[in-house]
Amino acid sequence: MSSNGSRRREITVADVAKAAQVSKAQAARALGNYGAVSDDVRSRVLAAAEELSYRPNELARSMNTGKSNTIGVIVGDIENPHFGLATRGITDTAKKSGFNVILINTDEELAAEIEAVQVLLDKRVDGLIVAPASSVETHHLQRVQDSGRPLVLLDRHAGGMEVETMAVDMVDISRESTRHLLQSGHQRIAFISTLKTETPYRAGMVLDSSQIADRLDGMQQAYQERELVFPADLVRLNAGDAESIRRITREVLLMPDPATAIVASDGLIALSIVEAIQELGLAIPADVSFLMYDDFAWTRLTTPPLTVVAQPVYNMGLAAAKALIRQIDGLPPSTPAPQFTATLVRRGSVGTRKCAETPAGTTVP
Amino acid sequence: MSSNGSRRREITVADVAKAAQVSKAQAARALGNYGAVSDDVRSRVLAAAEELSYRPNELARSMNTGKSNTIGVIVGDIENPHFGLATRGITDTAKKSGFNVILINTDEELAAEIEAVQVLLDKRVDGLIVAPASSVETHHLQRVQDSGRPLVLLDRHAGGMEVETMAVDMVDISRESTRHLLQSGHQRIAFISTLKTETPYRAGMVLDSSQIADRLDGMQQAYQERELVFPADLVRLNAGDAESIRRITREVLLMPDPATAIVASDGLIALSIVEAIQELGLAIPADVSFLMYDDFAWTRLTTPPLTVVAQPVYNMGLAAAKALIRQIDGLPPSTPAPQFTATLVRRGSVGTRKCAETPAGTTVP
DNA sequence: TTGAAAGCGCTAACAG
DNA sequence: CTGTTAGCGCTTTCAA
Repeated sequence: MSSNGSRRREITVADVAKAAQVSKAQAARALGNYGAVSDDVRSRVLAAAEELSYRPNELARSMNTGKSNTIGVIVGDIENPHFGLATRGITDTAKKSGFNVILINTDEELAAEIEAVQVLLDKRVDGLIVAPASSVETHHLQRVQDSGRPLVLLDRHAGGMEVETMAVDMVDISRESTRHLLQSGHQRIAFISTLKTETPYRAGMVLDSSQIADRLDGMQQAYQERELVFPADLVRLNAGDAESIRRITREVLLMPDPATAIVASDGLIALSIVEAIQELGLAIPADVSFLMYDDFAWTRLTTPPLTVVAQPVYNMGLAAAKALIRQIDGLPPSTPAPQFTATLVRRGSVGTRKCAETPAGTTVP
Repeated sequence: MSSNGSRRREITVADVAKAAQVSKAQAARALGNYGAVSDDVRSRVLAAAEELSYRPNELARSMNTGKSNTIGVIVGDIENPHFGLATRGITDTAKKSGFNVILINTDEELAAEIEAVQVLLDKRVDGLIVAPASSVETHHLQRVQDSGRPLVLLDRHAGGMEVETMAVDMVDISRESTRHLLQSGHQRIAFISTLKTETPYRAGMVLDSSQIADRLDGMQQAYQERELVFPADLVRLNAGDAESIRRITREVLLMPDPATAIVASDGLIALSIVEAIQELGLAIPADVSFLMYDDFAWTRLTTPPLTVVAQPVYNMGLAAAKALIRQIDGLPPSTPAPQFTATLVRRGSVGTRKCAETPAGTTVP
């Protein structure tokens, strides 16, 4: 509509200043909403800006202020609703405080995470929320802290770092759910996870993921309480794609002393496990019991509905963003530190095993 | 480790230049990998940079070059795996080409989308991928095009705009799946969607979403083919939260001439619908048939597995990013334009209705 | 190849 | 309140 027909060059404060017949500084003040500006000048500047459809260059703004109003989020896999929900919690909170979110996916690849941190730092984000792929290799996270840039961890702890972390206590909930399984007569409990490791699992091995390590700890504690030996041979890591997950499921179910219950480490992996169980013609929970982490809505729709460990993922995302923004604003961490507890939701997929003390070597009916 | 103990100020090219004993310009050239630099200078600069652990300020870089290596993505709801997957396709492609992604959630709110576009433009992203909340109100998208910034639409068309759009032909697939339902003896087919409208649905009404409009068109065509009257009373929009979805489901199932089949507009809404059906004590497909859009993995795990319309969401995300990057690079759109077709995956949730010509007024068994 | 100097668009410091 | 003058950290002329 306006008479301006020229192409290319963007409108700057200088243009607006000229049109409003004030100095660049005054125009900038009116536009940027800072400093002292008379009503007269302000209205003339705003009118000129409107007329020219001026838009501030946030990059230039950020350069001077040192604030980009952007927070970086690094997760393992957006496709996983677990992170999808957490991300929603983060973006909701961020938006409310005027922050934008730059999202980077790492595929749980440490190298990708290290690069992501670097990129985000280079882009001068105001803070970082990371769901660390490794709880052991934390140099890059340490560097974030050293640089003075705010950092909050999500979902997983990082060994030896003093950093706000929004995560549930996995040891507790894992102990509780293992107890549940044990009480139901299961001793051969398989744990399947996509966690990548150099070598197959053996008892006492150091794991990259605090999540998984804690869950295994919890399981072992539950076994110890009953003075039972923890079946380390049923801990299966490196369950990569759908096919490998199915293969592993078949393995633990068809071995000489097979698993009578399976715990799925996350909701994505759970899908393939359940499918594999169905393919074997086994019934849940009559033939195999099943328990999974994350309470996705669909777990209520299967027959039987699945017993799950519900985690307050959205709230963790929310809290992570809140904590980060507090840090950015130079505020101390809110006290008491927010606590997140997972809960065991008992639905129909864990069945009672009559012959609890079944001797080794029997097969699934 | 290094001797540098001072705080605060970040290392800049100037610092590196001084340390390497070259001019700022030469240091910048070596660091930025442009212009002409002798091997000697380059190595000295790189060494100095390493020593000082210099990191470029991408903000400053972007200011000069006018390129931020960032693309903006605007979607309705990340929490919905539909967009989760699409986003994955986008980020995967973006990363491969050295782009980062700024993600904004709109909650399918037009106002939020308009603001998001503005914010992203102000941040000087190199391009935008938008899943437009409205196919009618497209001023803000038009403005993106006017500004000369590359734009690609995802999932939904925008009325009257000439812009690359990665979406499936909803009319076709909807016609096909409605035929399937009709052939199975269903005439009372309900369509439930979260699409917000001012007034309840009436035939011929203009809808904000091309997706939904196209689906209804397809349904109507299928009815016309058989010279049947399309049951507009069973089109239910504005299905907001879980409770309202359940209420609507009960309504169409308990009304005098009830629906014998339900089509769920997306995977999120489907969960509540199926739950509501189960709560009513009705069986799928014996009492009600069910069909949903999006082929999520869990739809294979329900009893019976659900009949769905599968959409190549990941690939659409991939293609959207690819197309956008081509535009950014000043290349013409790739020809032929990528086509995406949805497919009807017939599983067990659509059953045959014996008495196809049931007179109105009968109730569900 | 090199270096000095002039910006990018904006905010900040400092006189009036 | 207002305008002038410096920068922010980098890229880009333009001569040398």
